[in-house]
Amino acid sequence: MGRSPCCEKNNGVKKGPWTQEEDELLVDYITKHGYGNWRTLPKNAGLQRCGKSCRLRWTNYLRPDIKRGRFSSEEEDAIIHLHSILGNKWSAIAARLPGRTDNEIKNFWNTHIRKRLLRMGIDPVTHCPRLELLDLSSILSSSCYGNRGCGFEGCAPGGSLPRYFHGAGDNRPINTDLLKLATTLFSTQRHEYSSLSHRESCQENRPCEAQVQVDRGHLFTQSQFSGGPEGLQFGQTTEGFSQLEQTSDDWESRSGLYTTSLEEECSRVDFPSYAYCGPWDDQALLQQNIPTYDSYDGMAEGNFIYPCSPTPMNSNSNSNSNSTTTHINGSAYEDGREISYCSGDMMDELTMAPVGGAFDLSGYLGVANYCNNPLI
DNA sequence: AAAACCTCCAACCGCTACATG
DNA sequence: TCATGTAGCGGTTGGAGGTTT
Repeated sequence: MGRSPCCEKNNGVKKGPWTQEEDELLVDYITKHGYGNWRTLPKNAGLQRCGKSCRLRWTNYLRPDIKRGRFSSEEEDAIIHLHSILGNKWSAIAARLPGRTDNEIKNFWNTHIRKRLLRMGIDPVTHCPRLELLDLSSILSSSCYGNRGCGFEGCAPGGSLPRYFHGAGDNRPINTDLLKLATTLFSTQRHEYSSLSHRESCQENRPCEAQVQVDRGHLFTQSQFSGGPEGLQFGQTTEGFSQLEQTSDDWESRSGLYTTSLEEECSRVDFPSYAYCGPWDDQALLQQNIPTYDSYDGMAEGNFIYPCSPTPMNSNSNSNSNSTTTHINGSAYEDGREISYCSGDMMDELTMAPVGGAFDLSGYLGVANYCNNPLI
């Protein structure tokens, strides 16, 4: 960017831990004059520090509204919940936890929560059970045919695998070809994922808010998901989607539909957390008996496209308001006011895919992760 | 008792977005 | 439109203090 450093190096600028005297100088100055210009503040306050250092000291430590001390269990739960929605957006998380700084939350996450989740076998990035702890071969070798139960613990006869493992009809036999394909692709994806996590890839010009929660666990075709000939643009009020996007309350109620059956599956099968929409091959999809939007009977019941989080970034977490959310040309409006669920230009306008495609499933499958819905 | 190791967190670094001239 | 300055953000580091061997 060609900018000069915030303060001249080796020019008498002190670094390292702050002394009590320095703290007092900073607090006194800001109390009297406020903090308008951090660059000139240290000189005016009589501090041998750079403005950046002063700002950090104030915002992370000296600010009077900072809540010190241990995090309560409620705060911890909130952090986990918010992290599942926002990822490493520490400032956004901090904005919803009064009195806590982004730095403090970040530290707490890295030193406590992250480790605890790992111990529990939960991937702290995806908030899903870790794939390496799961035995996918058991899926393949299980007696998941017809309606005999899939062999998973907790999946009694009459229970079901995610529907995309089956052919047409609820009592349809499992689509073994698809299962093999998925296995192969998951294996490939797993390898890629181990070297570059989704959120890491997000931080490399791939906005993590591009995550799309689509009909958790269902396959979808391009036309279902994006702007194919019969496709949907995000937010387009089309039958099957519009009813799910009327209000934020809808999201929660719809989410509730999944809390029992899919959670069971979630604990055993770890799918990519975010939908991929790359080049599609409809012929290949048809050969795999993947139901299309038009033919799939479950679509209107619980399938949806939704960006990132059901909770608007700029609102508080109380989503029980009576406000009405509508979608026009891809933008969300609440009570006539544009809201943003995520920051950044996360969607490819044409494909409605996360920009950059975090998970390349070879262009065949779009598997959304029903595990990752933080509302469950 | 002391060395080695671990944990924690304040502070720093480097980057991006935005503002301004 | 471009160059530069500023604020803010997320990742990383260094060292103090605690724990284990």
